[in-house]
Amino acid sequence: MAKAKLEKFHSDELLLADVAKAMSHPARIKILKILSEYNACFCGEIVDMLPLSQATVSQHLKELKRVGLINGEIEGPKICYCINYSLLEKVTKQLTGFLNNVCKC
Amino acid sequence: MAKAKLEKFHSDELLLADVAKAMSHPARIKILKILSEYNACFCGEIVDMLPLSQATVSQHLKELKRVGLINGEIEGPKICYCINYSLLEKVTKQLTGFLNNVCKC
DNA sequence: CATATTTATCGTATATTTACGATATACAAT
DNA sequence: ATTGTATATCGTAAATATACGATAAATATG
Repeated sequence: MAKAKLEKFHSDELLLADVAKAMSHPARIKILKILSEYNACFCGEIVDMLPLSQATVSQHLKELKRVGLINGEIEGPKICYCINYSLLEKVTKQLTGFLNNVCKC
Repeated sequence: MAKAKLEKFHSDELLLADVAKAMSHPARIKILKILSEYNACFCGEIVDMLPLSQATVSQHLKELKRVGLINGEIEGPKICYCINYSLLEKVTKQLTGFLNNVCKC
């Protein structure tokens, strides 16, 4: 969206939307699922588990990294990825907040 | 994404990604926030609370309706929107599932 | 019926996303 | 140094998303 209009929204709305955007592709959901299951994976392992090219998977990893949903640690020539649970928890709590409002009524 | 590749992902991955896509814009997050706070709102009220044109807000409402995050009920010439909490809860639970895997380790 | 109000849709310009082959970069091993 | 392995980036084509003015459709009111 246009930069000018971004100022019209609160930072927590922008953050939640941005994290949602990073999660808005089935390949990226699957990456999170894989990392959640195996705790940590090398990039190559993730590539092997997805029906997409190495270049495309690398792009998806970059998008997840961009918002901070995952972190990559260099181990020799490989890179080991894992979930940043504190951000995922923060986002989950915000969504739960939307739900909690129900009970107040 | 290409239709052919969609078959390569599980239905719950596709659903979660699709709901995330619907939440991937600050205007749509704000709409959910508004509906969560006021419980229900007429379309016109939502338009007044957003820094976007009526046509654009209508498009955003359509996207939220598409995935089933909100429902609209016709009341005379107006339409009253509210959150579909069962879907929001389902999605929140899936995210919490990603978090729960942490504790098992 | 005519008019006003409310919301959706159309048309369209611009920007962003997605995908992949090709290539670059970085490290390890021989 | 050369070679192999692992990952990121570049270039680019095709598809989607976003925004808004104009217009349509549906209902209410005088």
